[in-house]
Amino acid sequence: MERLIFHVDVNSAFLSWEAAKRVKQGLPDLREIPSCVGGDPKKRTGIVVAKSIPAKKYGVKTGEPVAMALRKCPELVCVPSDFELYVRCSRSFKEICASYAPAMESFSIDEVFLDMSGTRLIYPDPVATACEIKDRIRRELGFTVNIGISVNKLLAKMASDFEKPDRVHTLFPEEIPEKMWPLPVRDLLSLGAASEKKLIQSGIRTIGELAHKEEREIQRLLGEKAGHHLWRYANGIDDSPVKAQRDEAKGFSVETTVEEDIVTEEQAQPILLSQCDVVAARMRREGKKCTCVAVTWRTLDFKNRSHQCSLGNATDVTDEIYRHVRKLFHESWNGQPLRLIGVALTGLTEEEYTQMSLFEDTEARERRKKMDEALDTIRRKYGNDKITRASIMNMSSRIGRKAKAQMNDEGE
DNA sequence: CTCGGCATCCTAT
DNA sequence: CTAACGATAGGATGCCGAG
Repeated sequence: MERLIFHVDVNSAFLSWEAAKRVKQGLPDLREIPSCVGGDPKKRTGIVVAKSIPAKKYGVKTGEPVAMALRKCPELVCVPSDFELYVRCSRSFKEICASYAPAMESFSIDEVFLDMSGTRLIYPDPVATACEIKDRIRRELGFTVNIGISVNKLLAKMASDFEKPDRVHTLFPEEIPEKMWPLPVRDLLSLGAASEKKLIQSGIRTIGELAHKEEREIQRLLGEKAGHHLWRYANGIDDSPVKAQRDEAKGFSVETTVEEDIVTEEQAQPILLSQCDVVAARMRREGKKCTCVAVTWRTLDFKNRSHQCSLGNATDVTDEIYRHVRKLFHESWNGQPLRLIGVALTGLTEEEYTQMSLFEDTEARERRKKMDEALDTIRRKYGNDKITRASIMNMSSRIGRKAKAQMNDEGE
């Protein structure tokens, strides 16, 4: 059975959403001038998160420091990000998409796949239907999307990446030689900088050249799994289904770039405690416990390191997690100054009951659990930023940025 | 030999 | 001059030691 898949992608999502908000307030349209959404250029977290098309013409790139973007384009208008606005815009746009499709997969905050298979009788003309969806979003919500149409997710996603903004493109299998094979290999989904380098060194520069090599040779170059799957992509092959329900989370993590380098363990500890608090609360909200705790950090030369341990018993208790994190950090940090530090919880379980060590003070453990639950309740009521452990409060001036309430409710 | 644990790398939005 | 300046997640890979 041949499928029919749409990929809907908001054009420069964060920037479009900021622009639409401002236009409603009678302010100038950020999409028509060189502009970007990004962090504070004075801080080292100041990078470009989204840019307008005029900004792109100046060579401004997503992910580069705002300070550098300003050198390329001195009149660049930079606005801070507003995550709550983005969550609202995301909901509205997904609601419209869902109303057209038997099945929708939320792929990220600004992208969905629609499985339109079997809708021939209601929607005889896929391109006309896609145009209707995109025009409705523009009319009702004030921002534009691209829609790609094909027989699988890969081709639909490649198609939505063609000319922007406000466009509908098809990439059916018979169009692959003409529309996809001439593109550079880097344009293929999940083919990043490292794989691009290896391919170019072997003289493979376009997706078509990749598609025409032996699969075995690509696997030798890029590894068994990646090679297999990129060779198939280059040939337009993708059987993955449109998944209407979200997969269960496999882990939770937080990391923070600090304003001042961390040079002592005493500086690191309150940050780590705060991060344990935030990430454990998120995990508890999903009714999970973890069996593996990790600490990660980045030195000034941008080298990342991590250290993890697995636990005999799954836990969701902040202080228990923090004790492991503190130990891990103590064991493994060699004293080099750090610009980033973080905590990750993996090996998630759902088990109600975890066996306790006979020697553990179960009463103390129960008390901590009660405390965590109380804090969680307050957080639910007032948001994560409103509550801070006393031990953190004393140190809060040293923390670069407050850990933010995260984008968990995205994509439900 | 396989398996789990671990550290690191790669890719995505 | 270089590279690279974010937060979060998931998967792959290579190594090591246990059985």
